[in-house]
Amino acid sequence: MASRLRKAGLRPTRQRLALSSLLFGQGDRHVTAEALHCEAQAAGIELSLATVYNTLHQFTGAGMLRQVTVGGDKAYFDTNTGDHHHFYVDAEQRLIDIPGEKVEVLGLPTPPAGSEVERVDVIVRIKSR
Amino acid sequence: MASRLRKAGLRPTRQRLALSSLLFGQGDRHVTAEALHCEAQAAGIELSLATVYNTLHQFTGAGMLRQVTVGGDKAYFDTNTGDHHHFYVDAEQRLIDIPGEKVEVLGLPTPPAGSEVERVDVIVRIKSR
DNA sequence: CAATACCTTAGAATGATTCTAAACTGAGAA
DNA sequence: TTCTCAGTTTAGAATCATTCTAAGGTATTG
Ligand SMILES: [Mn+2]
Ligand SMILES: [Mn+2]
Ligand SMILES: [Zn+2]
Ligand SMILES: [Zn+2]
Repeated sequence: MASRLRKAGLRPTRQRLALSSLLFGQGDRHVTAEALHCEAQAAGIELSLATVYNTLHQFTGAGMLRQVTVGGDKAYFDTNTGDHHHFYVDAEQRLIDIPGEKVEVLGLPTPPAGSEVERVDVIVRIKSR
Repeated sequence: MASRLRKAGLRPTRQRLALSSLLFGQGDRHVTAEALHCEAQAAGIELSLATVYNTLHQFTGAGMLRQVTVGGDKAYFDTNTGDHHHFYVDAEQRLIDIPGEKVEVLGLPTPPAGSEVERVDVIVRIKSR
């Protein structure tokens, strides 16, 4: 756990270890800064919201998280950094993973000259019927 | 021009007519509220930023615009309401349309029971090489 | 233990967006 | 035309996610 942080050039502090455990201790997750902060508080871990933001960004920079943009007001951080896509449940502001292997995006035009594709995000917005 | 607004249940006020003309007078556009407000000012049209927000949302509700979410801090409004996708140039925070007919997204799983697909958004994030 | 670079954090600041409440105006009625 | 009122605009305050600042705390190494 601590070694993972060290490898990313981050000291294994109490706060980072606690957040790591919350983030990576279970299966894949999609969290907001505020939600993760609440969860930490509930678990008896004292840390500031600023530290949660700092940590989420540092983890993202280190490739341990990836940020997912769906609109709404808050930013989501995804513990699944592999190639995959998302359902977005508008009513609940919740993300559901779609495995990347099964999905194929065909017919995309060549990106403008001098630029290259960094990532292709597919967001399937769903609503209750 | 005014009839289009009336059909949407909106009075053709000076402000709405001016914004309509800026938005729909040229080809397809992707604008932020702030950018559209500046453009209006530059054209000698006096209106508040609040009115620009109100109008963008009303037009969106009427199906004349659609909102595109790419992250970043600002919301983009798209005059192209047809089926299409986007390149997003991170460095310039600029959107480029990708015609929808050519693109096909294959292999998407069935949405969760009781829900249905509202829209599928493909965002191709590009960076300069 | 000392030195130091790295971390955390309270609280202020930022910035996009929304809200409030008061003034204004388009359009139908009289 | 003038009246009336629901619909509209807007200045300014409020909201709220996120970032910043600066001051104190801590992991690491020798
Ligand atoms: Mn467009
Ligand atoms: Mn914001
Ligand atoms: Zn995911
Ligand atoms: Zn578009």
